[in-house]
Amino acid sequence: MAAQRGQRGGPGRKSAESAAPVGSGAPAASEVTTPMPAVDEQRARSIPEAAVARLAVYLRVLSAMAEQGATTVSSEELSSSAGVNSAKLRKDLSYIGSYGTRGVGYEVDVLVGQIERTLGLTHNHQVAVVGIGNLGHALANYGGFPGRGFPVAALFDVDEDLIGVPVGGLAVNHIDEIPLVCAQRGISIGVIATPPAAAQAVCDRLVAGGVESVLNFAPVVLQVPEHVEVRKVDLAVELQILSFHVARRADDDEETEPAANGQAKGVDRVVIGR
Amino acid sequence: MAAQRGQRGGPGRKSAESAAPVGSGAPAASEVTTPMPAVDEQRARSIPEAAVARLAVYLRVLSAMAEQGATTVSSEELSSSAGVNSAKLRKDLSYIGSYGTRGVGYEVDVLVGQIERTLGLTHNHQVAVVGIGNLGHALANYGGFPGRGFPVAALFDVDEDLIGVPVGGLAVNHIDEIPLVCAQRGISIGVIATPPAAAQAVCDRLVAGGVESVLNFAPVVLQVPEHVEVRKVDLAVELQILSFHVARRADDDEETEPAANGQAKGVDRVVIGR
DNA sequence: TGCTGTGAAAGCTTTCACAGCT
DNA sequence: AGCTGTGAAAGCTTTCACAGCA
Repeated sequence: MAAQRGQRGGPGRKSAESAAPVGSGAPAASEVTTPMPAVDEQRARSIPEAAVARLAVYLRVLSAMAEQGATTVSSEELSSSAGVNSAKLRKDLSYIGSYGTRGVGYEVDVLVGQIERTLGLTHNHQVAVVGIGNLGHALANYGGFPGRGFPVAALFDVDEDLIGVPVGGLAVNHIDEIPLVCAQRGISIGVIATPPAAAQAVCDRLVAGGVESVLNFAPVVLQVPEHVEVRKVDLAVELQILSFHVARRADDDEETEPAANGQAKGVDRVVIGR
Repeated sequence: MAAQRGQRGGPGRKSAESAAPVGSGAPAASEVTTPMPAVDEQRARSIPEAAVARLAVYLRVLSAMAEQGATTVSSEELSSSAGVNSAKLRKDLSYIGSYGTRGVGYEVDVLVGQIERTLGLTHNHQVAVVGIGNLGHALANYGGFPGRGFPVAALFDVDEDLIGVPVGGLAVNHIDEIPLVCAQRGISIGVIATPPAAAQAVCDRLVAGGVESVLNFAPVVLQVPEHVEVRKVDLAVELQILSFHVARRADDDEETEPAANGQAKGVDRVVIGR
């Protein structure tokens, strides 16, 4: 086997390869903690992963609306601005509670507040960026990250020439200091923007420093302990998915004969162009 | 405003908000006006969206293995390196055909070839990057994009000082030239790395230039014609999802301490002892 | 014997469509 | 009248588990 690493993850390791999908913190094998069917108090816990991602989008749209002076929105307005349909939006919002007024709509700031609370944005999460190349720079200068609440509190790189250099107003530290610095500054989210070969080692150090959430830009499947959450953004994968759609479209086009047949639906016209 | 733009989907427009994270579901994309495509006309083209994203990952892992001299892999090996379970991997591969040998495994290069074919990587897709800031630079220098097959063939920006300047060996053009240049160079994928305010206008120009696939890094919901595919990567959203998990974890941990939780939202916080 | 390929079951998500407030 | 909140249906995905071939 060649694989990326000791692939067998070893004890207590899981591999993370969630594109967007995030595996699910749910312990697949070991039942670890969660044997509790518990009371209906687990409302917040049961928000579908997919809905969480959309809540973040709604929040952005709502913030923009609030900035423009809007005080209320209907599910129809908000959903179309967010690019989803209204039923989905209402369902998503229902997961965090009932904050709308029937016949009227939602109050913008109430919604903003509730979504922020749900996403845990009420207390800041210190972010560390590792790998200060072009991408790292971009991330470090992202202005505290839009949607605020994510101050970049530490930067790391291997390059000696970068150590101590301020980037976006923060000095770069050497990656060997990751565990120490992360612990000291209470970093809760680590962003990996290093070359793939260095990613796993960096990740291990982040974990050693107490980081439990990682956003990985390196094209590698990271192996992490069970309790660490990893999300990844992979450029090549995104492009390949687009490529797939381009190819599919091309196929469809040539497959659909010039038959101007239009819509003859209602009939079992299995066109299958030879 | 409320919305980002003509929000009403208008004529032939749809809004796109797919997560990069494909993940989760991935396609939160299309909605609104689905021109009800002939439901029955598909063939092998019906590979689940989620599987497509994973195929790209398998491809990366397989390439690495091939580079190390491996000639065959079992579903177990490949799946663990890719961070998924073997059943899922086999199911995913089954969508593209039966290229394995029972009792043995898969031949690495056969699989590589088939996945590349499926993803449409056999013929190059010219890529244009718009917005040459830190992120744009990072993208332009991504070395033809890992997983090759995606040559960056055009760069655009508004900044007059950048026009003509070579970045990663390619001169920057003004965004007004997007339609022309894209058409001339046969760009099939456009990457938007501009500030949010400029994204929609840039997207419109890309579409005018014949681009049918867009990868959007700007935190905006783009409105595009029905035939255009959009995928988005949103830093803030990713961080917020991680934040949600951090918060959830924290809640679980205390699970007993009342912790003066602000709004209890109409639910009796039953403190489950356990 | 060992490992792939796959129906079928189980789990999620999305969509429908309508009861219930304002 | 208008719009939210939600069971229930419909659609996807993932997981199971095993027949089938090398």
